[in-house]
Amino acid sequence: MSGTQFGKGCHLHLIDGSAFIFRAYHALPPLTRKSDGLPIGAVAGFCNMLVKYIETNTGPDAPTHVAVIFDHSGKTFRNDLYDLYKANRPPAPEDLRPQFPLTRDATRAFNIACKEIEGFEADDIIATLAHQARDAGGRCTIISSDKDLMQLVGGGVEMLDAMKNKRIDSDGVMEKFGVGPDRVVDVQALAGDSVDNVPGAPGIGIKTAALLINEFGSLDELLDRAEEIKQPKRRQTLIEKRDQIELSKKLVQLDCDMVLDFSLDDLELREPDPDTVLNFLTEMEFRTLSARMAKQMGREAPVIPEPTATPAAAAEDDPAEAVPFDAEKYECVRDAEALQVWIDRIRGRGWVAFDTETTGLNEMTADLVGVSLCVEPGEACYIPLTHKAEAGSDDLFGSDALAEGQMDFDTALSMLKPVLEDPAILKIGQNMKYDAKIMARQRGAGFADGITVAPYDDTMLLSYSLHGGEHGHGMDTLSERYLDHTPIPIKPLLGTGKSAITFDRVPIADAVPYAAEDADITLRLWKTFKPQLHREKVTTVYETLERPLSPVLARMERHGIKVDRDTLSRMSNAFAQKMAALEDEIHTLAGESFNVGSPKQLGEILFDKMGIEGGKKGKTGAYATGADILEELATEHELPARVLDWRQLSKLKSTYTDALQDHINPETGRVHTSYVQTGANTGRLASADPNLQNIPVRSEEGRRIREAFVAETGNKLLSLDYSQIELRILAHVADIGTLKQAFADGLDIHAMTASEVFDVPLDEMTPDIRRKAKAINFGVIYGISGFGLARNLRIPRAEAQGFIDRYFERFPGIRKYMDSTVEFAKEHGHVQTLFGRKIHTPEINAKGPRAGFAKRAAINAPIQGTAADVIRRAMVRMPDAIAHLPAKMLLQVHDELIFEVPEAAVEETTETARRVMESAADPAVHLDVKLTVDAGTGDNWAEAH
DNA sequence: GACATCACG
DNA sequence: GACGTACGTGATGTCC
Repeated sequence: MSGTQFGKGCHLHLIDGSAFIFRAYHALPPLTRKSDGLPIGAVAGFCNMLVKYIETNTGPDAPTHVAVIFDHSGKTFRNDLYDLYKANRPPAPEDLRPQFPLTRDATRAFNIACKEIEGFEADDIIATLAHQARDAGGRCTIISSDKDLMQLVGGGVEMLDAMKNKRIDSDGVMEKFGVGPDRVVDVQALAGDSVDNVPGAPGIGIKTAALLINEFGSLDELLDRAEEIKQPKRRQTLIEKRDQIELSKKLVQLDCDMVLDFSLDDLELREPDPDTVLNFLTEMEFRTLSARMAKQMGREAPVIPEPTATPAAAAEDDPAEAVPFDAEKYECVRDAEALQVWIDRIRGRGWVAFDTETTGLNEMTADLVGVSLCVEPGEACYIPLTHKAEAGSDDLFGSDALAEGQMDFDTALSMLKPVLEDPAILKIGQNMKYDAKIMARQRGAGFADGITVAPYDDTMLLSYSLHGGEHGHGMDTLSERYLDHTPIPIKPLLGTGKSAITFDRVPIADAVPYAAEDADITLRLWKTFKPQLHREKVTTVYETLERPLSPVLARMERHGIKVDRDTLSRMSNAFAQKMAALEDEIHTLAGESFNVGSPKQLGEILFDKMGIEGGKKGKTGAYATGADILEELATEHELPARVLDWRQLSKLKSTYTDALQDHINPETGRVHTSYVQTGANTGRLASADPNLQNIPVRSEEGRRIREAFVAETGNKLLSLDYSQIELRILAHVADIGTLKQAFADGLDIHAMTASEVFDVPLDEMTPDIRRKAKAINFGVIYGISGFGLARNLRIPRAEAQGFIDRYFERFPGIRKYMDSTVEFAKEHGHVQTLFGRKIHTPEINAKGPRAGFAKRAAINAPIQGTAADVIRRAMVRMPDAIAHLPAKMLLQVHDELIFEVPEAAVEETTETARRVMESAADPAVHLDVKLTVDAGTGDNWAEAH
């Protein structure tokens, strides 16, 4: 064929390169190149697929022309049409990114044409080439299963699903879309695509779309004659969403007329050059594959040397055992020359374990004292930066002068900044959010905007993804458990109590082994955990739910929320007055003075002195005086009623109005919480220092505390919360048709439950019946028991059990879900969320009361955890989605997100954020129940909620 | 540092 | 038939 022009009798193969890469990446464990640890799993898989492709494409149907087409990174013209196009797509995993260019190299090494064009997707290039081939009278086979390419089929163009080895022609397209290839675009425009975030027409899927297109002939015709549609909802959608549908069509329509700087003739099939192929495979250190290719091409198999048996190389195979911990080997870096040596090593390696030492635990106020680095197990350094000189005999309280033998602070950070920010160098930390926040606050000559640590892996998050529910994820726990090594304790260095010192007062000689060891441990943990992700099938959880969330949380925490000190202070004084009055009253009622805040003293007053009936409880033998007990007593006695009032005020004052003031950052005037990403076993976040996830709202008096959380002048606080998200998820996972329908119809779900369980028509519903049903609904989520429901509703246990029995009779699917969940936990030792998060249940086979706890936790975890995953996904996507707006995401409260927005942008932010939240499950999971989000705004959190 | 209590979803 | 019990968190004050 050589030298002839593409035309009749020619057969062009177009390979969707990106599909090959992702399939290869997900099919193989995260392999790394032995000599330097470069991730090459996807490249290996890609090459294997190329070889297989070459081997199978012989004979009469073989191609005469071939090209592999890639997506060019960055935005395409479709993003100009619609800024949210493909906005759902998570960024490529960190260990895949460096492999993209290598797949191009591989294609060229096999002497196959390799094409990509900036601003266009691979699909457009494929479309243009397919049309050129067809117009020239030749054949074209597109090797891909991407349905977006189906519009190209026909007139000699076919698709080939390489996985299933199935050809797709016009009939195949008809099967998939219900219309011929020429109307595929019309159907796609209506149906939309959650994967690419093409909006389409809400409520219309492929089936309905095909029906409509077949009835009206074309999309244009359909839109013009939309008035004729009988179904009112559908008609309204098509009329109202016309713009959106037409935009969708533009998004899915491939560009068949690109101007290319090459022709079909340039794609002619060429024999690979043996030297080039083998050189490439050798460089990648693919032993099996290079031997196979060598044999095929009649060459000697190339020799790929095993890495020399240094201790470091041995560590690759057995990270925990190979290199003993040796504090003597840690280096103290004291000048630029020494630091440069480390930086060169890091650049050669492509990754570094990184840890900071600071003067405190609060990332918003602590000062940086030093930095440690580690590139090989056992080989770590500490760079002291702001250690203070040791106290001499004359200055008892320590000098403020810097200790000798430390690098200049600015010089060190200016040298580290390019490394810490280099996208090609992976930073590895334990709880890296802390270190990233510290580094972001460092400013100086050459780093005026702070230092943005990215990209990073976090061993704490790796452990959480792998071992959530099994144990804690602090460094000491992980080191002992997985490295069999007890880290040097910090206590002896800092001391305890009043005499405790900050890290900058620790002598450098003592700081080096402690600090460097932390980086050493972190690197070893990473080497232990990272390869386990794939084996445990939690790569997606880590890469989409944990890793990208960490920097998002860091940013929210750094923003903080404005809290008005005067408001809190005034409330505090008012509470104090009321409490004093109540205290007098209580003492009078008791006939003696005692500490109202002491449950022990209160118990003695109530049950011993006053002789009220009610028993001891608890292992300590003390009387129980919890709110539920006092409430019962309060119906007959005055004193417990007053104590309840006092307790409420005491709680509000001490935990909120007083403590919160101490958390206002003097520099920012705002309160900066810290989210604990690994805090809850279910996947929920926890908030600490201060906890902003438990600010009062249920009582009128408490809710007023939210008035102190305010927006900056000219701004509003915006609150968006998922409506009934856990019940919706329950309806989906347990597959309860009635519940799903109720949500679809927008019914009051508790009233609906009441109506089903108690046989009361909706229009005869009373608030009390509804309240009972609501308690049952929540009980179900928690792993209901007769006892628990009875206590919650304060009804006899038998009656509560009757409710539950009736509920399960009415919704047998729920009991089935609960049983099968517990069964799953017993068999696998974990349960999981819809997004693949594993929650381990080590207690599930325990005996006694612990078994009950474990069972209920196992039932609750997939529901609470899936809801947690959903809002995490929304949070991960939010920064990009609102990047064009002046809005800031400030807080998360499990099913609620709070933003601060300039007044003018409130509406658009609401709309955008709501869309992100409501579609957060897509495309990974399609929920049978839609998620809805309620929104509110105001000058403070009380108004916004 | 354990325990009881209570704030939130 | 008895065991015990609603799920998930964090902060505070008392008491030893």
